[in-house]
Amino acid sequence: LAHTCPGFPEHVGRDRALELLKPVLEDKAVAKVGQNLKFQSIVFNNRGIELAGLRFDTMIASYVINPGLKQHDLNFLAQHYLNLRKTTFEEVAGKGKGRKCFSDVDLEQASKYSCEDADVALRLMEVLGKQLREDENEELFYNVEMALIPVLLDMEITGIKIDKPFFSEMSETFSRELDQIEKEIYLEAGTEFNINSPQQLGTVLFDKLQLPILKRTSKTKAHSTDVKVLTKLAALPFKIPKLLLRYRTLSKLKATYLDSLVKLADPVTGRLHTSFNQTVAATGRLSSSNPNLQNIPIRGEEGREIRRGFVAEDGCRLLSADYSQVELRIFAHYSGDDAFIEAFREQEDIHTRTAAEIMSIGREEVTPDRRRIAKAINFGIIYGMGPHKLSEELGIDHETAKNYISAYYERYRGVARYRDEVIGAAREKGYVTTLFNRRRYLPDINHKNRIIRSEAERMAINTPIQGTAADLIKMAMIRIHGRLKKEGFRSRMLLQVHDELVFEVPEDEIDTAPKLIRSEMEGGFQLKVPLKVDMKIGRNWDEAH
DNA sequence: AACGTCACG
DNA sequence: ACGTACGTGACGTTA
Ligand SMILES: [Mg+2]
Repeated sequence: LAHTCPGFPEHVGRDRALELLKPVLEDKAVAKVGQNLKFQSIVFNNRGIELAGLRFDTMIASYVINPGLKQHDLNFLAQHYLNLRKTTFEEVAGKGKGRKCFSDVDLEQASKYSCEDADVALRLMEVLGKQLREDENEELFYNVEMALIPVLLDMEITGIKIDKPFFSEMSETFSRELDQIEKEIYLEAGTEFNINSPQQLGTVLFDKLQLPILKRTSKTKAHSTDVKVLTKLAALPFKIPKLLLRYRTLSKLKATYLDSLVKLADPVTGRLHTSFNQTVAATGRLSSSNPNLQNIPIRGEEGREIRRGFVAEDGCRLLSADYSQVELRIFAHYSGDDAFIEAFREQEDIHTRTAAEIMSIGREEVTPDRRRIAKAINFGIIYGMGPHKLSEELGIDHETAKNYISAYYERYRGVARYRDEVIGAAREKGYVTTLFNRRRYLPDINHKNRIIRSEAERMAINTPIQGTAADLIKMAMIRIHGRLKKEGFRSRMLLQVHDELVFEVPEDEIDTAPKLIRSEMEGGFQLKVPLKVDMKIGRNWDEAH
């Protein structure tokens, strides 16, 4: 419709066409079927049209049917489900340097390509819809994933404001320190080299300075220089490992956050607009990209400072609401274990309780160090961790680690039962499911190689837990979004970070919005244990978290 | 495009 | 078809 170049035949033109189509596109009674409807909605949104009646997204249907697939594009789906070879975009527009803008593609070809897209999507709906029904995934597909599209769309369009001068100044400060460290590293190394090159760095550390090789990299068996290796090397009488650790921290934060985010912020509004990907993570989680706003630093001191650059608009505050230990609570629910469930019902400190259980001591005898051990085990168990990793993680010997784990399974019998059941079911069916029937296939669960099979078993243990947490927060998001709109709030949902939701709240809604949010996050579904949400309000994301 | 590295839950 | 705890995305280097 936007074809305008001279030589094209006379046609209705984009603006007039959109004017004519607008009532149909915005009519929710007219069902829309297509591939990647959130993207289509953004395109229409740029022309002032609010696509309504989103009925069936083929990309998302494919993801619900098999979230482990790496591809859900229309060409793949056509081939896979319809045994049909669709014209590719490259075939009509070309690729590389010679690639044309779609509005310059021959009109006949462009029309045919566009119609094929629509036709294939509609035909896919039949096949995918049948599969969804067969797998008992219609609830999850329509009421969770499809319903989530307009929520994510609003979040992406709203964006979050950053303080650009704050980031730029911080970047300058980092630059000065980096220059300083760079010189010191060259001095210690006795040569200049590219510090950002793990290969060149390896040569300096392990050939020139003859430091011990502690680890090799997984793919190429090169000499590893990662943070664990450098931390161990820092105990030796060399200055260079510590300098490198500092250099790595600063350059990571500068390149990935300070400099990149400023470039991506809208020049007028100062807001960042991420993409929430609904068809990437094999467990049912969302992912975020361009920029990724789900991995903003928080752990280190300088990293934490970066959060202060995520701010609320004038007259607003940021509100962060995050689930407390949601995965452990889901794990307790699945295990059905009395001791585990009781701990959460009585609002006990779960790590203290675990320490007391596995060390057979009174809760008053649990020291901070014992609690730390129990915390690592609680975390490790939901990932299917073995004694090897636990001993390494805690710096204890292999035998002790083994004893802790067996004591854990002894005291929390339900946990052992869960582990055996979920692995057994996976072997039998070839997949595991979440509480809301989201499926993940694990073809390697019966593999004859122990290492590969163990990997699949850990996925079998973890996926129902991580996936159920993802299902729960998605449902909460849908309800919160619906109520904020229906009840006339001006508060907006901005971000989701797996167990956390971030909102921008006008000052006059600070007394009302949090109650709504908490109620929908905690109360959407009754598990055998209560769900708990921590909330905080601040002028920036650091203060709010 | 693959790799090593490192930011998050 | 590979190390050993799950799930992601981005950066800079190298081939
Ligand atoms: Mg939390």
